[in-house]
Amino acid sequence: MARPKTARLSREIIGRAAIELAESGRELQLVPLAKKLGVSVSSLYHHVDGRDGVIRAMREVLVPRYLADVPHGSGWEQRIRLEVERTWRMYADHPRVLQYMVTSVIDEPDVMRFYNALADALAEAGLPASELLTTIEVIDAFTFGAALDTLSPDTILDASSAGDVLSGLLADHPSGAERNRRLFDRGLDLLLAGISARVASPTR
Amino acid sequence: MARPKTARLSREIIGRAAIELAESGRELQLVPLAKKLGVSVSSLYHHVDGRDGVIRAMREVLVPRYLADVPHGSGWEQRIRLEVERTWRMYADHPRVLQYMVTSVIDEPDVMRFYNALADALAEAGLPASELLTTIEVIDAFTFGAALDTLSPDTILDASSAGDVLSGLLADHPSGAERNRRLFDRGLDLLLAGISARVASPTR
DNA sequence: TACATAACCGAATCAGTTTCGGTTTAACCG
DNA sequence: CGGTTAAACCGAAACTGATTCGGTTATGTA
Repeated sequence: MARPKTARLSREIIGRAAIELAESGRELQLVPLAKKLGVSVSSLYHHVDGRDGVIRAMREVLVPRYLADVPHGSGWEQRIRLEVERTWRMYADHPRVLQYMVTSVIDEPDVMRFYNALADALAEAGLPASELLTTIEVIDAFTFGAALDTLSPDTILDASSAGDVLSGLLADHPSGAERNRRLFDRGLDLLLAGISARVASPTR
Repeated sequence: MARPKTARLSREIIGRAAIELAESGRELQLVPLAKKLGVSVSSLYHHVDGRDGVIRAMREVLVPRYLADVPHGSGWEQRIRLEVERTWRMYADHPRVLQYMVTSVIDEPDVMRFYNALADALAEAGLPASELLTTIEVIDAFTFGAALDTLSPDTILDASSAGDVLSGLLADHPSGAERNRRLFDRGLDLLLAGISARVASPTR
């Protein structure tokens, strides 16, 4: 078949399908993707620039889904929490997609939106300008690391090699999404506490 | 040629060579690796289980190089700093290797060593047992995120899309390793400050 | 009504990895 | 010491996926 009455493909359609496929856990491959879309592999190339293009398309679908409206009002801390929560959630909801993004594509506008929002909040908090950017990068790095944690299997923590202190704790430690959620919350708490402390008494 | 007098290959030799190759920036591929070692590709399979095996071998070389002796004495905070610095440095010195490790292999014993060391230090700090593990995971996630930051190009931060607050700051922000180092230091400072605050007044 | 071109296809090509069926020789064992 | 095993290597073939190429058809536009 050639040129159907109504086009079957588009960047967005490909992106959506690829996300679903990625979510199912397997490697992102063009053959299954094309099959899922009822289309030949080579057709994908008309809408998207190869495999990397598919990854980019996935991101283009995800970003507006999660980072649409910017919240306003409320205090700086709350704003940071909201902002960070969103990016984290985007990644944590779609860990497989994240996995591909680590090594390949970063979309600058999104990053800048995020950075600007954090910058506003931190400036309002009273953090010295000289420390703003680095602090933002810290928050970003933590968010990313916390999201990546979603990908690691729960089995890493092995009771047999736990030392005195840990051995008792492993048993009733949560696992999966619950564990990841706690880690994210705690980390954000600690960072914000650290920032507050720094704002209160700017040492060094 | 078959069976030379003295064996040319071993897991370790392969691991070392692969690290050097990865450092040079290109994708990890078996053909160049074999060529570098003056050996056929198929010979690699005798010592290492395919491409993934090579990645594992890289890690096996790196870990003892960086995480050899455990420091003792000095306060809990200092110990955490040392411990985290090491893992971070391992990754930051070999970002390409890190890149492959994100998606593939995690060696449990190393992780447990790291976790146990942090657990001891945090317990000594007076952190309640119920919060130990999550806090460790936070530190781990941050370290990983900070290390991954090494891989992202400096060009992400684009002056054209910077808002009011950021625009002035981008110009004299450091780049490359320097930027990454500062991010790591600041993040660790903030986390430790947060932990100290929590220990001092265990809220919630 | 022509015609440019968008949307699609199958087949060929290409790049990498993995497997297979050897050959040679160090090392071990009777 | 002679014979056997198997470790270390090799080239070539098979396999897996991505990419490119040369069409075909139908839609929208001049």
